Amino acid sequence: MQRSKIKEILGRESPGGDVLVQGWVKTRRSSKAVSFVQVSDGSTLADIQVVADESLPNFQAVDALTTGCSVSVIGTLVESPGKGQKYEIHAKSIEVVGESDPDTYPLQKKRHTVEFLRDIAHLRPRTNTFGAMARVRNALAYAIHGFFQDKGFLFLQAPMITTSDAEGAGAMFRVTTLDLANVPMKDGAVNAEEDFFGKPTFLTVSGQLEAEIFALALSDVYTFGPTFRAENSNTSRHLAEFWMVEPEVAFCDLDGLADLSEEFLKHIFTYVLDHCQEDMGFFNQYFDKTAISTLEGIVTSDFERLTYTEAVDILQRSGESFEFPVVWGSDLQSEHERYLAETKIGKPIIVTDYPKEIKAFYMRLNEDGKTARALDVLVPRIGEIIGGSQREERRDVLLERIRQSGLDEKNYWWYLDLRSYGTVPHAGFGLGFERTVQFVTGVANIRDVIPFPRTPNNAEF
RNA sequence: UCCCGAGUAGCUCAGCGGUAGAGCGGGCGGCUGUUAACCGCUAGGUCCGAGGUUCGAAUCCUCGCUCGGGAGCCA
Repeated sequence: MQRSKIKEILGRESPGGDVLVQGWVKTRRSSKAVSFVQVSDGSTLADIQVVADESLPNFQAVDALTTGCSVSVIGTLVESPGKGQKYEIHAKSIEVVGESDPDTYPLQKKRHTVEFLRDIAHLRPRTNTFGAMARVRNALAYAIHGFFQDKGFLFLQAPMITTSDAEGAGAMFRVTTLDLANVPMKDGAVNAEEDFFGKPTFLTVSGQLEAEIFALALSDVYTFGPTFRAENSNTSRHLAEFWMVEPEVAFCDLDGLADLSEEFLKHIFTYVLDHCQEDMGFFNQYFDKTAISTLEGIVTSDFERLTYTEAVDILQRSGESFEFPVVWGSDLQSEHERYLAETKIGKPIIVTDYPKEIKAFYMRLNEDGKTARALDVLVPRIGEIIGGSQREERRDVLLERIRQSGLDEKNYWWYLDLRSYGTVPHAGFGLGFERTVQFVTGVANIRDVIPFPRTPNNAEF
């Protein structure tokens, strides 16, 4: 007999017939002659109620089932006379596949804090919260691929090991096979020539530069993969290992990129609203009462667009007393971004054209000579969810910016080559995948929207 | 890394200088087509760790560790 998923069973038009369900016991309620076993298989948030009575040869064992046991159930799908569920399974046989000692099994049939569950990350996928998170995360990933595939973008697998030692994105993890107890030295420094790649290598902080290479040949590409930052960041929005989506578009300027980012976010939010109603209802009830209404508001309204200069002006005229002063030339602080996205505008904002001094060397210089064609998409509660820019396609300007930034132009020879041979205006952005899952679900801590979070001092599991 | 706050039963917390508590969960028993079922009984603690103050410390002080909130770095 073939296994049926609970999601499929609960979605049936009518009851009837025998089914095989395999999964894990959420809870059991018993009386003398009958036992109600709630079984979950992760296909959907809902459990299915299995009704077992004394006619089962192993009723005693079934009556002793506890949270976490795994079972294989064959029975008849019938309409449930009780409240709370449409169908239930009248069991003909229940095989106890795996036991679960209730004295030591940490999950209980009650709500646990996300902090406690983080310590048992091998078991937390069995909770409603992490099941829902995994399904929403999966749907978002699918929607991201779908959006770009439908537009003819090419999915590019950027390398995770890189030799570009910096591009301003932050501290990097070193990759080495050298014996750390006996590091080869040369002239007082580590001799990287003896290392695996013959030079210092790191985990990537961005696939952008590689994506640019392919965009300048295949027009529209995107990467979607793990990204690493060795910053000692301890916040609810930072991970040392996270997933990033980076489209790169040839023959595209900043306005085109802003349009793309808005269309992109609306598409993936719409997809989740349409395909994850049950899970989103759960998050809306237990994590953020405005999760669904926020997404619905976003997909039906236009994003606000401001230049950095306009944003500074609005902040200065706001009459708010900020901890940090608002001065043209310094970056917007978290409190400023939140005021704009949460209080003043109340929806996503695309801020463009930042002072060049606070942005990376590769961002295209504006005609005013003071600002760069950069873009941040700010959303309520999370802040920056997308950061991007039009790239500097003029070789001489780019070279000057590399030198001004104190970088060694020799390391960027191929990046400069792209501007020597058939250069075109192009633009791209990076979307923090986990921040997107956070924003969509309303889950407050980024450690709870990734299966196994890596943060300073934590790489368990 | 910086600034706050918190670590007490398996979980969530109360107790804040004088014999360590509750709810939930667990075990045992009862009861009912049950719904976080319900009722009774019961077991369960290096009060985060190390020093110190005191006749006496879960409680006050110092340091450390872990977690949470905020900030910086950013996605």
